[in-house]
Amino acid sequence: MTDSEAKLDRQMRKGLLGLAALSALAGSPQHGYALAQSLHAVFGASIPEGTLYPLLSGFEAEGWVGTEWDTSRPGPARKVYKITETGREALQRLGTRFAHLADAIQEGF
Amino acid sequence: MTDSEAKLDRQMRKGLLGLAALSALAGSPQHGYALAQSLHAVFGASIPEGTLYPLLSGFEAEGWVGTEWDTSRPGPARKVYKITETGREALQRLGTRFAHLADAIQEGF
DNA sequence: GACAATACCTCGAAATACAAGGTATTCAAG
DNA sequence: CTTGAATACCTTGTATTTCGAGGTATTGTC
Repeated sequence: MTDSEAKLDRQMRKGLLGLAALSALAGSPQHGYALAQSLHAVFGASIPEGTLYPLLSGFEAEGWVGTEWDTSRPGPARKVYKITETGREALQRLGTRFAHLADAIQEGF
Repeated sequence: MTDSEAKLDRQMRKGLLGLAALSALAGSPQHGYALAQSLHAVFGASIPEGTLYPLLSGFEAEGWVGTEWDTSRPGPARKVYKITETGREALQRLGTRFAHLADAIQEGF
């Protein structure tokens, strides 16, 4: 894989990160660290914390997710992100647009 | 649509732009201006020239597309981009990875 | 001659990403 | 009890990337 290809690949991941994160949270509430690992598994590349945490804060500021601290387990406290109804609606719209784009791209318009 | 949503939408487009452009050129050779219009139609948003032309230059530098000036018609000369075999191979790889990602996202992993 | 449409390209301010560094908890090994 | 590793969060400053704006040029129309 050439540099250019790696770069396009990176951009692709970057562009899909927000959607993927919201989609994952729609699947089940998770804390940031766990989400980073889910995303890593799906993307096949690690998601930098410096990118992920600000993204999640943005979701919270937007009202797409609510957060709650989970201190029920030993170890550091976990901030659990849970999608809201507003978040689900936004995801629905974005997902539709994404599906449309994905189709167009795969068909080689 | 909120600002945040518009922003995610924009990022999504940005991330897919490279792939979409290469995919479009795989469909048929085109000049930059026409490609911009195709992309506009698919994305539902205009693709800035300041983004597209450097992208195409990058493709050329990478050997993914060859170019030829078309002066056969009245009006300004057109630079026609045509995908190469190398470009097709890269597209194939990127497309596969994209399809995989798209599936994961749509299934809400 | 002035304007609009087509068509290309580049520059640099502004926006964005993320590596690095910081804090804190727990557990295991030495 | 110290060190190290794993978990878990967050912020900052630099480096990268984007793209609005501006530039050049051709043709057609009013």
